[in-house]
Amino acid sequence: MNEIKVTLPDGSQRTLPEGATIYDLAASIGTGLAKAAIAGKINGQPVDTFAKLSDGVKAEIITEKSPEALEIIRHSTSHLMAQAVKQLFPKAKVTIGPAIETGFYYDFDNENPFTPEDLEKIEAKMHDLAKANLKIERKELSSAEAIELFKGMGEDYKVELITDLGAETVSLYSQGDFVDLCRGPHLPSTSWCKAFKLTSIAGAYWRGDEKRAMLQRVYGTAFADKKELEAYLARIEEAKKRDHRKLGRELDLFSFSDEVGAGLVIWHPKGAMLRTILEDFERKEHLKRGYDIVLGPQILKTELWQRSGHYENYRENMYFTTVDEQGYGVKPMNCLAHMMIYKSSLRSYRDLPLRYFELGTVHRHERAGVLHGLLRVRGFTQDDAHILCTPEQLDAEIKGVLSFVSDVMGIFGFDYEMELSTRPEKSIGSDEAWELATNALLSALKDSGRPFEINEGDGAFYGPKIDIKLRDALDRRWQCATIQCDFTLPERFELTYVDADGEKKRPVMVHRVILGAIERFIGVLIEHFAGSFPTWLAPVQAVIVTVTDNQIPFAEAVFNQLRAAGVRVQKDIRNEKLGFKIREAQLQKVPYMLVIGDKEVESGMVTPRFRDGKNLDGMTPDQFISFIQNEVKSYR
RNA sequence: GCCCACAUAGCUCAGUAGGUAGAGCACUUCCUUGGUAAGGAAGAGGUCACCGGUUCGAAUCCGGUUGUGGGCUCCA
Repeated sequence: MNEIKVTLPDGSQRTLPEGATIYDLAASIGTGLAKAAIAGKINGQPVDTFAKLSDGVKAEIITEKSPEALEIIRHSTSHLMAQAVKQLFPKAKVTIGPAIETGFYYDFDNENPFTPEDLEKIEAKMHDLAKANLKIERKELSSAEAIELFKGMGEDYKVELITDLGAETVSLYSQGDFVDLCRGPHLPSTSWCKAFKLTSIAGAYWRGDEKRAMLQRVYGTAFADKKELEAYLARIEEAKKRDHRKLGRELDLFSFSDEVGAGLVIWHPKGAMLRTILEDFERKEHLKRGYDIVLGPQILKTELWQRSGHYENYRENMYFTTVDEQGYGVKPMNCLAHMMIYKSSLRSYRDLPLRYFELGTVHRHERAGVLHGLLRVRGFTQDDAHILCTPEQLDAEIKGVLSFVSDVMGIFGFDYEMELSTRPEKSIGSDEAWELATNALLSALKDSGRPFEINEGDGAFYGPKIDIKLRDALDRRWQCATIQCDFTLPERFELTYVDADGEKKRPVMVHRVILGAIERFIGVLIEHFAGSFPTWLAPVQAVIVTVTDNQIPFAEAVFNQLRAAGVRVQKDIRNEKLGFKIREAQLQKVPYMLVIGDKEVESGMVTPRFRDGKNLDGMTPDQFISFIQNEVKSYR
């Protein structure tokens, strides 16, 4: 019999008989490994354990501990779920069921939507099927044969998928009575699905297209073992405690009211304080970087929105009103006024770059189903700026914005993800302009030294963009900062500058936000800090708590002194026990509690207690003021 | 906008054979003056989201509207 040689990840070689599989390779290394093998890799490609090896390949065994394992486990669990659904609901049609970051899902076309009780039944059936330890097998068929097969089963969606694939052959995976179109790889058998849970039901359009059928999507999650599953579920429970909607109410930061309207935030004193702190911070940081603060009106004439193209492209998201027979549009973006400021006088190349910054409040009629706490609202304030510069300056301007983002996110302690979106099919602007802008964005990204992804064809029709995303408590990504090049507005508004050669030229425009929307940023911020804001951001930095009524006069004096010095201080001089007041301040996540008893009155000092329970040494009110000011100065 | 679920006191929630509402916390008053996460007592508080229907009678059943939650699509 002929032999083959395969190379292992550590570089060593093994000789195996011809026709040997990944499983055979594992067995040749050790029985333990053979037992643990759930899949393998050949030349870096994930494959099943029964995949045949050929001479000269690089091979690798995937066990539950491998980084690739989770995806395979989840994908196989989604097949297990589909099998269970088909057994319980034979009329349900299967569509697609991939592994995702938090688990897996599978979309079904069922005549009735699934109920929560159905979910329990499906999960129970999955356990049965897992216990039955059905072997998972792979088969290759020609596309024509596969189409026949799925047609015979009435699985129209699979037929469509195979047709669209347009491949010679496709692979099918089967387990017991269930067959599915799939690239694989999969677990060796269903008993490897050991730890899973179905989490929710949702509607989802077939192929993500809202014009097509609404399918029933069942979400679930799966892990290599029960412990990991339980740890994950516990983590989700913990994350729910950090939900900004819950903390927003508990910390009395903001509320919504159906009498006011969906997606419209009502900022309570503490929330408004937090906002004000952020806005002050922003003004300062923008001024430091050569931005000019500007302000535009809330409503602008409809004709202007027609000229900008918003009326044509964005009308359904806008609010309009008519006064004295004149139509006005409530601004959904801040760019128009900035254009008008630029146009208000003749510009020289010597004036550029111009950087107009506005904390601009905008209103967008977002579709009802997308609203989500502070993270998706209908009225919000952007830290918006429009940079107008010469083409030669574009590169440096974008780099400047990216380093601005990096500085600011560093101060808040955020990790973020960056994406470059390039020219879509439907777009305006010359090839040269797109190239110039895309290269400027790309070079700035490379220069930043951070990883980034490229979304081909995902840019706006008017220019390429960089999106920066933060994650909420449940790891959902939210776009915050964005940097977009725009070729339309300078054209439509005929912006020009006089260049050194005396010629009028078109400036380049960059639209950018750093925090994005203040509302959204605060939402993420609340979850990031779980409501325990650092002193510089905390709406209330210190609470004075008296031990008995005897200390009230001193407490009042300290309170006045701190407040006059700009410390955000509150006093709790209620007739309650110290423990009660401490508890309340603690639940409000106030950084410092200043305990005042007879001891403090006598010494003229306060005893600060940090919210983690640690007491600092007693200090005079003056010392405490400089202590706090120091923290604020260094963004702690 | 689409699919599903939900809406009871300021908050968290009971109220599952239709018979005009309950608890804990918070709130008010009184007692208590107590040194680091809940002292005690009494009281007040709801047209059960809104509109309509079925019924002798609706928080409860049905329809619509508004709002909320989880997704999809869209997006800061």
